[in-house]
Amino acid sequence: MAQTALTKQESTTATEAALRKLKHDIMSGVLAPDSQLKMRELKSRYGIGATPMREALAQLAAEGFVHQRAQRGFRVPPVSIEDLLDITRTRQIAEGEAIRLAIEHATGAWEEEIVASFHVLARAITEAKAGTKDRDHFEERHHRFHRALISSCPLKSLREFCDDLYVRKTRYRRLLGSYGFTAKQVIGEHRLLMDAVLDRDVPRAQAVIRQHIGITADVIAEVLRAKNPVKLTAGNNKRAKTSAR
Amino acid sequence: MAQTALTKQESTTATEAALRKLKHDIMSGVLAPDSQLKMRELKSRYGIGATPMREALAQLAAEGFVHQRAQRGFRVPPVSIEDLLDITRTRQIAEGEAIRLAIEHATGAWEEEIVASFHVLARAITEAKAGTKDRDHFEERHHRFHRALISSCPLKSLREFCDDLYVRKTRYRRLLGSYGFTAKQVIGEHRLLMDAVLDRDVPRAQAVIRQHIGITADVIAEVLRAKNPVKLTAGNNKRAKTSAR
DNA sequence: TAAGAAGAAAATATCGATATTTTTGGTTTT
DNA sequence: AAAACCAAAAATATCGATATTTTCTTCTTA
Repeated sequence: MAQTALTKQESTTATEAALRKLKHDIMSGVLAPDSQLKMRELKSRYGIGATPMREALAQLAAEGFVHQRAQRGFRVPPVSIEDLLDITRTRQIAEGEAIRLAIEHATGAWEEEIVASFHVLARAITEAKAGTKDRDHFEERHHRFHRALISSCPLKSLREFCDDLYVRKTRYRRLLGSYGFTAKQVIGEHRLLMDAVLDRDVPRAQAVIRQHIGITADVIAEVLRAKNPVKLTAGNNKRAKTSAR
Repeated sequence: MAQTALTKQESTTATEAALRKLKHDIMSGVLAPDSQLKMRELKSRYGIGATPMREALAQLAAEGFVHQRAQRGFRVPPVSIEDLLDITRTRQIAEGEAIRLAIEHATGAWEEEIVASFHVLARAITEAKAGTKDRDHFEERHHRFHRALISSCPLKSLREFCDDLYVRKTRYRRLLGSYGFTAKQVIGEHRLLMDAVLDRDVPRAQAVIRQHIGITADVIAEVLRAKNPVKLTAGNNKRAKTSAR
């Protein structure tokens, strides 16, 4: 009697489901950076056994979304300004090249997807500011737009690398909350990107994407510094325990 | 009585051991491209249970070294010219940037490691040609040299990406056997790389690394086409044992 | 009373057994 | 015969139980 009662949607394996949820919980910050991921809790949280849970963790560990230490289990990776900068600078390079290739291999479908996803994104930004929709809603559309920009880049490995960096940065972006930007500013920022790309102006598109990536990171870094002025990479094994016990 | 008799080196988890061996067997071609990885066989081959075996497979799947299909298990990824070209071109871009950054952040330790690893590599090439040492011996040193070239690049994510692409290409390189190159040619090729980098000549170093990566790929692609003119993605589970080599 | 040792508690890693799915191969029907 | 079924066999995915380690607590000793 493997899974009896709450058999979920067919066709999807328990591991996959756990993987998706866990990734989301890490990205969205529900599971705090640097916190230990205890099998007991995870098992009950996602309602599955140890084997698929471990499998999901192993996959995330391979992707770098959780850290693993032999015999000592898994934890949410800490956040640090250095890590953010590393992601940012690497992404500026990778995405710059990907955009160049995307423009060089432009197609009609590519343009359409950019325009369509921008439109949807713009509305999502407004709704997010208005509080009509939750953060996940915005994040999904933001991701789609950024994927669209480089979708005609013929190098799959490069596209996937960009996507990976994008996702890794998401955790930082969400840590930030909505900060002080207005909907208009955020929409404008993305319109600039769209326009440069659709004009097929490679140098301009590269400059804009690099700045877009950099600016966001700057703001995040600033907030991180303010929040935790001393150290963020911190290896403080000392209990950062929330409550007593 | 988890693992009784053949308890291997302490401190290493069963999953890790399996992961390492499995990766090696895939890279070296012991497990043929596109062949199914049956749990039964894997378990007995590596002498462990299903849980750690699955965990290792999950990790490799996340890294792209095995393919996974829900409910249908795992298989060795097929090889194809398109895949090789994708890896190659992406790597030309990534490694080009990494080398530039490495040169811009040159240090004494970096130079030393390049010189040292080149020396060791040169000997390994000679020994490989002479048949004194096996392929693994050469591969290890070749990998070390290529890692050394970009070791002073300050972007960890970029370095790791380059390394990932390097490893993915290894399978193709090994498929090739030693082909028609002489030891002298191979050593010369790498000396060119070392010299350009140590001269801190960014454009030249980039040109040389791109050509190095490209040439190897061209030769491999040629051999692949000759070997299997029709399709390479092919699902022939039959042993494609390399006769000589 | 701080340092260290020993034992208890908790957590991880792994196994063996089983429920579910997919694949295979022989039968029947048009 | 080709297509469509349907069992039997094989393979995958998952669970519950257990051995191993690590971590925490308490007690002893200098």
